[in-house]
Amino acid sequence: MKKLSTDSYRGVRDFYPKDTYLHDYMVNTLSRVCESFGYEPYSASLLEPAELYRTKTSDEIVNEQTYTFKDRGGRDVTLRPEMTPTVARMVAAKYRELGFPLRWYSMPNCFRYERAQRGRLREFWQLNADLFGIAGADADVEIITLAHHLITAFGATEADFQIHINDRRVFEHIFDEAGIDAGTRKSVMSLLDRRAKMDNFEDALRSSVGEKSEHLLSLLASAASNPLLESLHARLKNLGVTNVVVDTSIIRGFDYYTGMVFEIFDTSDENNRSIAGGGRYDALLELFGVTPIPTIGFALGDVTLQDFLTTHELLPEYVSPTDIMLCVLDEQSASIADTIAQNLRSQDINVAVNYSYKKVGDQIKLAIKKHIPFSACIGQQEAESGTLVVKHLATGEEKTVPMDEVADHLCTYEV
RNA sequence: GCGACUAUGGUAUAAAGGUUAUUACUCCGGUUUGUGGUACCGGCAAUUCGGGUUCAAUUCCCGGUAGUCGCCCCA
Repeated sequence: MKKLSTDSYRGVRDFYPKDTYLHDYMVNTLSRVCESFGYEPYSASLLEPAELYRTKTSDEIVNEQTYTFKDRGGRDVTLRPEMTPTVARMVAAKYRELGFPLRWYSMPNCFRYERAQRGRLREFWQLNADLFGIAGADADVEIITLAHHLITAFGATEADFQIHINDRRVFEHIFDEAGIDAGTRKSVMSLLDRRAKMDNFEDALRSSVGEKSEHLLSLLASAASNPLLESLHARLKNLGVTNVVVDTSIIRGFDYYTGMVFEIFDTSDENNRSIAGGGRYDALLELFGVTPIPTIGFALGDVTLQDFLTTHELLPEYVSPTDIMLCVLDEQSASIADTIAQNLRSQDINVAVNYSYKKVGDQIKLAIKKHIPFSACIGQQEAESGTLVVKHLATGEEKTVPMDEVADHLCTYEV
């Protein structure tokens, strides 16, 4: 018989208990901070009609970088590659009854069909937080402050990451002044987006806009002192968000951004990459035929976040959800152990009963290996005495306690 | 889609064109019939797949596959 491979599908991960623990830790921390800013959780299906992405996303992304297939009814279905179109669809569908401003967050898994590499897999989870209905700079300040708090909530300091801000309206003003016509603006934006990676940027710019390129370059050089960005910078500073830099190379790939854009980078040398990004997209909901709703949001991926936290040694040690392992010593004691376990569970103690009947030492080793904090043996002695010897495995402390006081005893330890 | 590098037990590794492929961890059993990670003994378990060169390939060559990293792209 042919053996099945134990490998997971390319580019996706198996979450063993320790992986799940870290994932839950990240999700729970992010959720807590979002809710502290008044954001409500929402969710949606992984499946979306493919046309949702055809309208707003480039052809390459839909055709080559999504999982798209036909269902049995011949409909084109896509595994969501991002959450923004979904949340825009949901808000547009009920915008009259939702009540603005609206603050929503979610931690969906998304799929992209592309080559895996560091920080990038085919399935990832990403926090999406969006604020709908506030057009002004107040929302820009809030969303960046939220992003900042999300990262410091893990124990990171401002030296560990840096927030790069920019504003697309700055470029619109510059294009007006330099006399760049609407048709070439998109290609100039695309050049600006790749500027840091290009070694012939000025030549490419010249071939795109002609003799206007000198004027354009000098205007771009002074873009960092724009009042829009200076004001935002100052307001963030007042809120204690001081690791912000104006960076006019931050463009972000999508056409739909209409104002402030930002990206957060890990400052360490080993992991010098983007961990979150977002910006203002005021026109997106118009696609659904509803009145324009000013919106600002950002996303933060679990893969890059975990790389960041690993790099800065900010991930916690694994803790088992099980509080105590009952080590059954012989088959005659199993039913007694079951009764004790039921009694403890009714008092909110998580109990695993070890029915292996191995030597006590082996059973205790197993409890330690599984990071279970307490153990107790169940055998003839316990059946006769009505007491348990509860052992705290981290310290080796043992205490003999009556069976109905075991739960209270466990509570005397800080877990 | 393009490129570079890598591929040895479950994990991590060593070595070599030629008898039984190293070591550690894990796992199973024992020294030890009711309490710990140490110690000692024993056991299970591997050269990614296909082709080529060669008397002989796991080792050299080519290809496939997979992984890692980078490019492209980035929601």
